[in-house]
Amino acid sequence: MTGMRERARAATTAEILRLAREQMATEGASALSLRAIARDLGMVSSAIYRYFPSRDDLLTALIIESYERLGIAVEAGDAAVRRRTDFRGRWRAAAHALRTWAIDHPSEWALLFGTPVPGYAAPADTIPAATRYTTVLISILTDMAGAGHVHRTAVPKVLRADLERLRIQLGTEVSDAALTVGMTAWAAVMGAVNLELFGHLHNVVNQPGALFDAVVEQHAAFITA
Amino acid sequence: MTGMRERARAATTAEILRLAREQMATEGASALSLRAIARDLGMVSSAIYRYFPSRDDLLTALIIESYERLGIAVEAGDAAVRRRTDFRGRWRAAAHALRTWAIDHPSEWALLFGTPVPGYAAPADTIPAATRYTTVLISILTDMAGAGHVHRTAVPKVLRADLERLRIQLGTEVSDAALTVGMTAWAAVMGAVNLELFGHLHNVVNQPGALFDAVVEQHAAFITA
DNA sequence: GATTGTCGAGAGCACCGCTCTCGTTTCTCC
DNA sequence: GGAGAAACGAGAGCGGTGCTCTCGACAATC
Repeated sequence: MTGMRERARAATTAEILRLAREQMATEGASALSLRAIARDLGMVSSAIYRYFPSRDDLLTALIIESYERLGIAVEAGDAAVRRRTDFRGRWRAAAHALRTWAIDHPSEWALLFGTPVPGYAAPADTIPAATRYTTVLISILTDMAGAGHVHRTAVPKVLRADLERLRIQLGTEVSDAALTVGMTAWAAVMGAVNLELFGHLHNVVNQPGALFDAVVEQHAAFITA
Repeated sequence: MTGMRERARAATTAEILRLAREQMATEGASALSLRAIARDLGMVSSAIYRYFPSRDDLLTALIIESYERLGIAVEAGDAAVRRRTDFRGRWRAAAHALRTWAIDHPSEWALLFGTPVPGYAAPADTIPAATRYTTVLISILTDMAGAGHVHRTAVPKVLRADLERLRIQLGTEVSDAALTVGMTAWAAVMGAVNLELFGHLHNVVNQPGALFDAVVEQHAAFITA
């Protein structure tokens, strides 16, 4: 039986996370203040430490949550494509879901993909959540392989060990060439979103969506080649 | 005649910047502390404000310096290629110079391309410095156009106004297709470096250089196609 | 029902960016 | 060369931060 203490604890923990996310959205991730959260919560600052042993632990919890949400968004984008053999369409949908999520949650994007907090090493618990959104891309490549598609990109020799390890980790049957193509496409899309979100297209490209489309289409051609 | 006051001021300003850069390298950009710099300088913290009116102004100065250094590094990479019509080689050299600089100056890279400091809007003075490293890529594309190369990539319609404005800003004769190809290549390279520098390849790709090579080669093909 | 563990409050530590005042020193102009 | 102006560093202080420790109140457990 869950005692009232247990329930109260879960509720307070959730409330802290909610307020943290709210504060992050308005003030930015690095301005996240435990004291401000405590104030909003009507508690004294030291009480927060009953729930999160440090600011970094709170950040970690937020990071995991954000990775999960991003993963869900990208999965939904892919899943919305009805013809599952329309690999180009699935890639497009997943990539656009990524960008849309980033634009809708810029502070969370910054938390995940911006400057790592110095002295903060992402703990192991974030890894499963962090891989979630990338798994969508892998699954597209896997399905392509299943449909008989053969990727022919050149694979750097020194990358083979990495790719072999990845394949085992993922438990999937994707060729080295497919993984290489997938990772370069990943890098390109991440780069385009980062440039846009972090303001580097400001006064350079006023239609960042169009540039993003160009990047996505270019790599769509690569992936389905 | 430069008075001793003027010289002392220049020396102190330079020393502050030097210490700031040093501190940034060890503690990370966001941990940069005016008080710590003052301590290292043997001054009281308020004295720093005689030289930089605020922490943000110090950051701005550091950003400009870093952009300049990055620009110089990328320019040097391109310039080292003797055959100026070897466009593929020049692209490779510039891209690798970019990555090498990033790896050698991770905190400065984070300062330039990581999460923008919340509430900090990059002032206009950073713009010329910020464009410097990108100009190298533009010049390669310009030289290709000069050599009679015609790019044939599809250009998103809505991007045309942006590209036209860019062309005027740059004062160069590069086709829309060339600019599109260039910007997508730029995004991809920036993405690859960011993933590596910000730890997202950790435990995924142990040979990030090889992945970077794959990205560069892929876009080399695009640029010279 | 006594004991144990959890919780919030409160005071306090060391740090931060930044402001203001106050002597001292240098520059500038007559 | 001397008087006034400007720049400078020191120092105190304000409000903020993360975090620690102690203490009294309450719930859970045996």
